[in-house]
Amino acid sequence: MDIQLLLSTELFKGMTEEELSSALLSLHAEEKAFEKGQTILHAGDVTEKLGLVTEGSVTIESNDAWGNRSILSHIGPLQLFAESYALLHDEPLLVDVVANEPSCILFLRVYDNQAFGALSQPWAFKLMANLLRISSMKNLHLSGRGFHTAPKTVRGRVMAYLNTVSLQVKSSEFDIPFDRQQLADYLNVERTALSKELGKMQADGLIKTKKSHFILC
Amino acid sequence: MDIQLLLSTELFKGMTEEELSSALLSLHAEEKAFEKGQTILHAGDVTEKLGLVTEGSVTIESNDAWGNRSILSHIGPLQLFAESYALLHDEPLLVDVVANEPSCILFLRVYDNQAFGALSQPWAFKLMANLLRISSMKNLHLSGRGFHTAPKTVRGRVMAYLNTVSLQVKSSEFDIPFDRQQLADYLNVERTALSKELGKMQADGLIKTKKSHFILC
DNA sequence: AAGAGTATGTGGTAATAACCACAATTACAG
DNA sequence: CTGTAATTGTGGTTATTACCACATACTCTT
Repeated sequence: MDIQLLLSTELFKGMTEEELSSALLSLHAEEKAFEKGQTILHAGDVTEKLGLVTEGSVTIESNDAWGNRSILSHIGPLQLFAESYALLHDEPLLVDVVANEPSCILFLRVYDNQAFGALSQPWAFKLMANLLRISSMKNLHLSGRGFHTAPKTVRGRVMAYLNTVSLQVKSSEFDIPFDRQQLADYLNVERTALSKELGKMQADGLIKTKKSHFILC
Repeated sequence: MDIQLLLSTELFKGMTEEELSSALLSLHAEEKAFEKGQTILHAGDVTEKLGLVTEGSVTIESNDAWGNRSILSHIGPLQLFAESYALLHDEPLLVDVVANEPSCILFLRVYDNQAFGALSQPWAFKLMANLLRISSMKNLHLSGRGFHTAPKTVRGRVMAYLNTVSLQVKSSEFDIPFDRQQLADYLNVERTALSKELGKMQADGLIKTKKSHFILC
């Protein structure tokens, strides 16, 4: 367990080494190794621990009652998973968490976050503030995506997305952080359908685009 | 400003009256009234304050660069809005918040949540724990919905949703909290298309349903 | 500069859902 | 019980997208 590495994570950001050590103790930190394909958390489980990927990566999957599997997200090094479940401590997981490659996971028991307050440890505040920030960021991303995928047409989704980016950068000209395939995946549409629609939108004079560069008209 | 009412909210839950008073002071609480249709927060704004609806209700809307308006959600009495934006304090709003009727909003400055720690007030911990719980719950709802609306076909969406409910209640027989129209809205599909697909799914022997009661086969 | 590999765009077809009009069923007030 | 309103289901048409095959453009290496 590399202390310096942990101090660089969003979760432990701003702590001193001493605070981190104290936190790890109180959080019952334990690191476990998993082989590729091994299930780390099962749907239906209730977990009091969140996971921090220290090595490797994991996928969040759903396996439904009819045998269909689908991958929901990919969690890389130094990122968290299951933190919402752990913090609410009575919600059963709706997804499986599976090691994508040989991986190490640091489990942290955040179950009784009220109790941290009683401790009045300085790290407790920092931890909660960090968790709150992480959670808020995820919230913003999730609601943004929900909004961008709400329109039923490809054009509607593209416009919703471009409008958001334009607001964020406060300009009608900008680059997006996606290539065509990634944008299509994000908007939940086919790549070729997206290409066609972008073409039409240019023909209609709504936008100009080349690669990842866009201008709204 | 009704203290008892505030103590019953998710945000101030578990506090004593004294703690609440102290918190309101430190949070620079101020209540403002808005007329119907008045914009409370504008897209592009950066806000250091979250809003708590004490009277009336507000809508979260998006108005894009091409003049299209769409309503994203409806916030009722004792519920929060803009808390993620306020906590992150550098993300410009991507939506407008508009009074849906004559309403009163309690604004709370949660900008410097780190500073609360320095105060070491007991209310500060409770507040952060409450915010963290609220944020985590929103997260779970948002990611659930994202997952349920990800499949491209109506059937896929219905199955994803029913599978989740089944996992939650740990049974293949259950009632859902939606009527047909609401379920259609939640899954982002047409009501009549949903009705048709549910009929087909019954014919295919996948489910049995009557009204809001479902059995998975 | 050539060639391989990746990314992006285009054309055509089949599948699917949106949309509209309306029928059937259920819930409920009088 | 009856009429009315609300909810749910069905049929048919049109618009849109997914999907496949392939063409073109771009990138990077040698």
